[in-house]
Amino acid sequence: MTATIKDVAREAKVSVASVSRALNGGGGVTPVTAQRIREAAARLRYVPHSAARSLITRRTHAIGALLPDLHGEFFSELIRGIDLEARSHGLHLLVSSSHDGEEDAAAALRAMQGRVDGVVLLSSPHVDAAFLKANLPDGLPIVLLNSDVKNGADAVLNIDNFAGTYAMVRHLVDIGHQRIAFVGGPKDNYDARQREAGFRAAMAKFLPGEPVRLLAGDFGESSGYVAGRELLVMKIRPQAVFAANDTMAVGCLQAFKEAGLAVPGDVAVAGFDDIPIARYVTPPLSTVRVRIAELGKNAMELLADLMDRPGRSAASVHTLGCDIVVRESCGAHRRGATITTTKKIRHTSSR
Amino acid sequence: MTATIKDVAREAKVSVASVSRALNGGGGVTPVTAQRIREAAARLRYVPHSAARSLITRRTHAIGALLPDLHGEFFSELIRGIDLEARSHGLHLLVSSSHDGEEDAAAALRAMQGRVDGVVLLSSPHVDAAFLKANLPDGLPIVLLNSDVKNGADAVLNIDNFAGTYAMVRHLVDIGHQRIAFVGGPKDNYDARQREAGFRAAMAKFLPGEPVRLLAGDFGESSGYVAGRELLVMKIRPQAVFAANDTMAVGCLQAFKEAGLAVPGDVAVAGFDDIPIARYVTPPLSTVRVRIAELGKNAMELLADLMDRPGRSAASVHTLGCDIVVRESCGAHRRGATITTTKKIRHTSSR
DNA sequence: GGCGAGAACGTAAACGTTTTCATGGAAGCT
DNA sequence: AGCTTCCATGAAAACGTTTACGTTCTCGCC
Repeated sequence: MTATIKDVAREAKVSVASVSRALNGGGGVTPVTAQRIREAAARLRYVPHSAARSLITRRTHAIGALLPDLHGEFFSELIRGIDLEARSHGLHLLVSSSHDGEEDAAAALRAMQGRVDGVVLLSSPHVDAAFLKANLPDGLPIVLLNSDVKNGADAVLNIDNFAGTYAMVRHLVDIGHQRIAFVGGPKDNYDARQREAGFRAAMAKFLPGEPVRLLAGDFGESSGYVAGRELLVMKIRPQAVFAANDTMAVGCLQAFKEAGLAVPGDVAVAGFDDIPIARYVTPPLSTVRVRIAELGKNAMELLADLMDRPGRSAASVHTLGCDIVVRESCGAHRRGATITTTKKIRHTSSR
Repeated sequence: MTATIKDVAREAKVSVASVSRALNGGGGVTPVTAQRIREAAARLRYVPHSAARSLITRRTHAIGALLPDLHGEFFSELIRGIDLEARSHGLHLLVSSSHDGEEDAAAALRAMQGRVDGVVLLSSPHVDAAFLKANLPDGLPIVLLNSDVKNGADAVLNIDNFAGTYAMVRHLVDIGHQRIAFVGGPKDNYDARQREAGFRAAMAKFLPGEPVRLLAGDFGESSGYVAGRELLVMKIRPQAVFAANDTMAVGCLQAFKEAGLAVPGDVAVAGFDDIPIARYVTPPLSTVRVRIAELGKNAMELLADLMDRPGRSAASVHTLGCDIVVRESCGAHRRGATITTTKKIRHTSSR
């Protein structure tokens, strides 16, 4: 049906080897014959059979992206970043998303076996060293996103949750807040734990005397709402609430609105993520922005590096900084200011 | 390095042919030997080399999704729908997104040549019959999303923009609005054109005497804002504004808010898409919901059908209905009501 | 003019499957 | 018992590349 390298060879009156050489640019073929071969190939609309090629070269020129059950902006921006960068490397992108169970993710990872030259994996709680060991064909380069460092992976890339939270607390303190409460995320979530750690560290640093006010949350809007209501009944109400993500912050806003509390007049609110909605709620939400597409791009760059390097390269850990986005909900003087906590990707360690 | 079918054959003391038969379940092998082979395979962690397999079977067990430069919810939900359905068919998903130019999309389509068994293509303005003819390896099944019908593609699946707009206009009329303005989208956008057509048809039907008030827009928020300001200076102000998408409706809201106009008291507003933000603006936006994940799922189902059928199957056109979501911005009596314009996927024509 | 070096090109093996065809043996039937 | 039939199994071809290796050809140099 479709033309093969043999057809091109016949058409150009050379051997298949010369066709391969001419088209892959390896040299060892006269410019004039190379030209003849290229013309023949074009005439026949020849496209190399990628399966045949990967059978012998043992390269698929594809990478896999394995993602948990994500929604919305985060998912799309991450894919966009990865895809763009992958394309610039001439790589295809195999996506497998919406995994929740451990077994589900394991199956997806195994299914990619042999179809990809590398993997970008956004970790869920159950992805740990043991999981990877069991399901990862060894030798397959992998970049872990937002994961605990002690995994045995080749490279790990994290959002700098700690620095982001830290910087936001500093800002809240700067503009005069002292009694600051924090609404945490799921216990098994890596981001959530890091954000809480950042909060604790910042409080200890800037407001050593203050008690650490922690409320439970699960990253869902209703858990933010519940947390908001809890704050309402406290005898001494905090002056500011910092939610571990925007969704919960929106829930808080809702609770305060219902109770007739003015934001930021009566209580300030801040979130984390800068989801699109953050700009549109009333008042607009101050938050910590994560440059997600850049995260994806960086992950892909790391993976490309790993794939180029022949042997097992050294494991490395990288961090991508966040931006503080000051809108109205935190009661700042300046409006629309953006403060970058870390300018570029930071190379934390490499051994 | 990794085990091949030969290793398994040696381990199980049979020929490679028997291994292939046993593992692919084709029959022609005794239960007891099959068991022995399966055990040997498991022991060696054998995974078939997919390139070698596709070389001979001429099937890749992958499908491609080709998407223009999309953002946010639409992108992620669509991929989710396609991915979930693809997985249930045992197919992998190759994603290529963020194309804007025609040449860009053409290159991506050609790059998928031989790597996929079928394609889901969300069309951009430049994707037409000629484009497909030129860049699509013939015989490759393809499902077109949101595309003009006269393409020579195997199957086309559209959002029922027409019915959605029509139903929303009917609702606006039902609750008492008469002077209704419409903010259109880009001229070269298929969805935008269909929505405008639906608006015209509904107006002609329900309010035959009324003039058709059309404002230009480009689906961007600022174009909605501009349209809103235009409305403000009209001598006879419309009672309702129906924007061709939510983003523009949000822009309108902003313009009205600045001008001190009450929504829906002074003017009602409605949008299209039900983007996540729609619930959070003040007042919450009435809109037409598109079930995007379902769109992706249906597209994948159609594609799977096409791939199963051996010969060129008949071209067909399908439509997926929308839901009217009544919130506060349109001034309805009921709150939070949802009206489905078309229950299930509708099979419009098949030849 | 003979010789050697190096480049251009061809031959064939190899990659890991699936599948067709041949072969052998067991079982069923008369 | 002899024949046929059927089924499990094995051998080998085929899929379309890349690449190691050999061969030939050209050219420069003595």
